[in-house]
Amino acid sequence: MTAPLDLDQLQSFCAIADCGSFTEAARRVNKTQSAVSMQIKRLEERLGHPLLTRDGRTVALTEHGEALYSRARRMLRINFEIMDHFSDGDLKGSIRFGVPDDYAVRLLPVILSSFQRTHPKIVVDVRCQPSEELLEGMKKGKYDLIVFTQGTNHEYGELFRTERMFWVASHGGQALSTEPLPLAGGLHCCWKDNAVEALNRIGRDYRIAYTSSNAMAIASAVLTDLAVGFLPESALQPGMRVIAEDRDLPRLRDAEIAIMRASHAYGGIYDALASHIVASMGNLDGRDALPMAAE
Amino acid sequence: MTAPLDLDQLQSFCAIADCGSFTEAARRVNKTQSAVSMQIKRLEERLGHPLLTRDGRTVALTEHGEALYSRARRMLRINFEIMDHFSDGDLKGSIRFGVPDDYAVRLLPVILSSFQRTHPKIVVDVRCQPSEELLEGMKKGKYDLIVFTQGTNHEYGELFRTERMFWVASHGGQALSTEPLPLAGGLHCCWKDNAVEALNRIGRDYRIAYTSSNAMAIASAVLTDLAVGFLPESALQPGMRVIAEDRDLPRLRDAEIAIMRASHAYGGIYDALASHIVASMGNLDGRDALPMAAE
DNA sequence: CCCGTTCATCAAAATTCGTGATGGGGTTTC
DNA sequence: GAAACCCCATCACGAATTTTGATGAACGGG
Repeated sequence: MTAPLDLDQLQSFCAIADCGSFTEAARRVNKTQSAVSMQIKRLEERLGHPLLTRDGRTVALTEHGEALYSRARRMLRINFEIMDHFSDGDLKGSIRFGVPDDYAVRLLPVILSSFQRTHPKIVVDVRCQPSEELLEGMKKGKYDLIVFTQGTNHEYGELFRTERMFWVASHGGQALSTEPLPLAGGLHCCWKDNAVEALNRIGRDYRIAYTSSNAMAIASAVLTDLAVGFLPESALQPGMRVIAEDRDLPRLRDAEIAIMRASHAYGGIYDALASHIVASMGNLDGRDALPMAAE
Repeated sequence: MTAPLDLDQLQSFCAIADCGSFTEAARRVNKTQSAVSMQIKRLEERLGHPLLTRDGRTVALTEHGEALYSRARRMLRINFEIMDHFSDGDLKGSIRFGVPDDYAVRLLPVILSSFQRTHPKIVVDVRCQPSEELLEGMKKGKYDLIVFTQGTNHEYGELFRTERMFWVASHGGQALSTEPLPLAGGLHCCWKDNAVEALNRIGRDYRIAYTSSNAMAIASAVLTDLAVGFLPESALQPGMRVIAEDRDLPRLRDAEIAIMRASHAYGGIYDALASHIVASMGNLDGRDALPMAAE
């Protein structure tokens, strides 16, 4: 029987795909750059096809690389699930954890309560801020581990979830038909760029009508018909009206949710929390992916 | 970052779970018994819990072992998918492949045609027989690789698919209300045991009305209202009426479809075919499994 | 045009892993 | 009930694999 693939190699491969760099990926998986380089070399030899194009400064996936990537992700996701299940309940320590407040409201209670149940001795110190500020805080060493929305800022972490973005308005409100379109969004919110870019693409006029770093405040701006908002699926709230795509608003890009860790935040309690987050809210396991042959 | 699990260990673990023996599993994964034993030891140390109970002659999964098993299977299934995708189209040779004829009708054309497309130089010599005879043929060296229904015979292979079994009758036929119940089944068909056992359990009287080693013949016996049949999901045909569970027939055990290989049939072209089969008709990837926390 | 960064490569070192032999414990057989 | 048997765990050793740190070539920004 031909031996199965090496998950360690696949992890390195995915890390490279995520951050577009061997060197950076090596940091993430706690190896030297040359180790990662050789792992990929062996992986490519094993599969008989190049997986990454090294083109000067940029590293990109080949077609085969793409096909492998989604499968490798699924495997790693399951690996996280297992790690989460078996991770030691005796671990203790504290983690400074940052998360954007829009997710905090909806997802955190569920995730953290089950985490607290399995890891009663780990203190999770949660702080809620917009993604941009979380990244800044991370640079200043204020966090051990953050969840953030990546993409428009040019920071990339361990991608583990994507979410559809929706335009939302209040039921029966006027905002949607107002010209220029009044928008409500976070001050430094990276989604704003997504929305503004999308509007520019179709040449629709708009103005920023309301700005706040507090997600609840944005939500109420929308609900009171002050403005039109743009939210990820899991931040939608009852009372909001999702605007169908055929209206004249452009489709928004999906939001990419990733984890970033401080350089010391690997192993032990940090892995426990990261695995738990990925296992319980990751959606990149490709369960709805097509069979390989169909691609 | 804590290193991911070793798929090689998981493969050995699954092999043990499948056949209930370290020694036999070792044969399957082409290792010595001691190698497998140590792999499991390392795996258990890694996860911090015993996964298998060694109790005299029998090896069984612990609760943690069960939880791991389904995840490991999913990972291995994905591994097969990848192997299938990347497997070398230049492989050549011929494979004597056996499969029960009921599956042959429905599933083989799809699977073999896509296999032929990706591996034009491999000749697959297909023979259709009931599972029992395939196993006999395998012992006599007549096959390189077979797909069979395991369970009632005490042979176990690499389990890769389970199927719901159904009682079927013809539309508007009388057979179902005849006493004793007339049955149609394969001569040495292992499903017969399943059905007979199920009927005995509820004390329902029956007689074997029709027997043939040809699945088409059985199907026509059912369709012409000669008898009631019992078929796996994928062998159901238009014109058959599936008998709902609330009628007075007992629920049948699921059929377990497995692969068995001759001892020489590992690596190269054999892996290519086995991977392809598992990747394209395996259903044990646990996509409908509950999240681990819920178990 | 130089400097900094990135990735590939190499040989040596370290680690990991499998092997074959051995032993204990349980089961079957006579 | 003893002997033969089968199964799994363990051990020391040797083999294979992997990582490392150093080095070189290619590229791009300032």
